[in-house]
Amino acid sequence: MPRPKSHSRENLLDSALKAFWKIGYHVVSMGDLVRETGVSRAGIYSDFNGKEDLFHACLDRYQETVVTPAFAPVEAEGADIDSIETYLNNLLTRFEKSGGFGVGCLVGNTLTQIPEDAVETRQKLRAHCDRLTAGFHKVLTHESDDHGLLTPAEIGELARYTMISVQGIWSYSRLTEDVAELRAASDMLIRVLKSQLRGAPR
Amino acid sequence: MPRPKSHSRENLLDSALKAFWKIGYHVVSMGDLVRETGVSRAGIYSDFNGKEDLFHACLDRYQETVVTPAFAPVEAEGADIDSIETYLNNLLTRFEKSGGFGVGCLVGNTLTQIPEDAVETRQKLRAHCDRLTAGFHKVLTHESDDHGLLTPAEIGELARYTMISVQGIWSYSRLTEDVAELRAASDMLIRVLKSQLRGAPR
DNA sequence: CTTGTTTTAGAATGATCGTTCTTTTACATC
DNA sequence: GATGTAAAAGAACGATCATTCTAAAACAAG
Repeated sequence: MPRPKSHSRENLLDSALKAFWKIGYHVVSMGDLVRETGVSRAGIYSDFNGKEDLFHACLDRYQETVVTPAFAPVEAEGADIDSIETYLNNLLTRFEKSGGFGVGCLVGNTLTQIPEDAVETRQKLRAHCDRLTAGFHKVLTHESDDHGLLTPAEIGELARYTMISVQGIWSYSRLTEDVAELRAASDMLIRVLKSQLRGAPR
Repeated sequence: MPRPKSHSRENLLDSALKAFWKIGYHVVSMGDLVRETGVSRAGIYSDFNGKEDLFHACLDRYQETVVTPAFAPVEAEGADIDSIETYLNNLLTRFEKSGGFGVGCLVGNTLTQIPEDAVETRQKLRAHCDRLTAGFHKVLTHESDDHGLLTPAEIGELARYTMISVQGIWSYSRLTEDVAELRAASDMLIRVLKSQLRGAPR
């Protein structure tokens, strides 16, 4: 009977995810990962086929343990613009708890460094962006039904625009220590969405 | 009398800039730079105090040779929202000429990987963001004078929001090959600015 | 405690990193 | 062409990378 591993795959992934997220895929070393995860080199290599494979697993883990809970309000049944605001507030709270500079979004951090030929990685990043866009799209469609100011094509464009703006906010969170700057941007995005959907209230 | 170098500092910087921009600071190696710039190792090290110093010089060069011309419409006297549109079209054109995936913005690419203690680098990235924000701010102030819908504080927030959205667009350009997606986002941003400034037209 | 198995810590490996050094080459001046 | 000087080419260096291997430790079962 095989002896169970002393480390759990989940804990390994969570620690590695944290390191990749904060430091970046290329800069973090296997030595860093051994130290941060507390798992031996052999332990890591017995669970994963090398660094890239571990990273891909971390991208999946990121979806499950970070995006899913944070984005849940938007993906929930009957979500509306306030749900998007809740989602953004979740991220602002995460930023505040981190103290100092933020770590941004693992996906956004990665895509600015992705080589042309990293097909599988790019695919995962795109899936994340499409997931966010789809979440926003559903909300915007639902909201638009009540007002009818936008065409379906415009809703699609606004949804992707929202995703892009959110990515921008989290990029910028690596550069500022001031949550007020991020909150202002977040509030502005919400205001923009409301005004696009419902016609300029102010 | 010292013999002049066969390579010019400008050409060296331009080639290194291209490599850093496309591949990223950490991933590009000195060997890559020697190959891409056509300048010998000794030549590079005689002009710069190592890789980081060269990179900082490239960040400055990026401002001079990329940002200044592209952003000129916005920083010009009497610039208006159409100038921002012209700026965004400049970037879309750059994307189209590149073929395939874009390279994004050197600053945006860098800030997602910057270590906590890279003070000088962070300072340059912030300066870039502040420059963009200031350019947008001037335009929005000018435009707002004609309509007066926004408070000065709101104009400041809208300016930074604009900068953040633009960064988001260029981040995303590394993930898509479809210029239409980027154009839609760019158009959406312009529409948003107009509607925030002038009250919702549609 | 002994035996068998599995994980562990960490040494070894070959590649590559940024940087330096040495040799060769190329040019200016006589 | 000969001589002196500076740049170019690339070998060399120590550090570190991802990965593999080895040997010791830790546990389960008898």
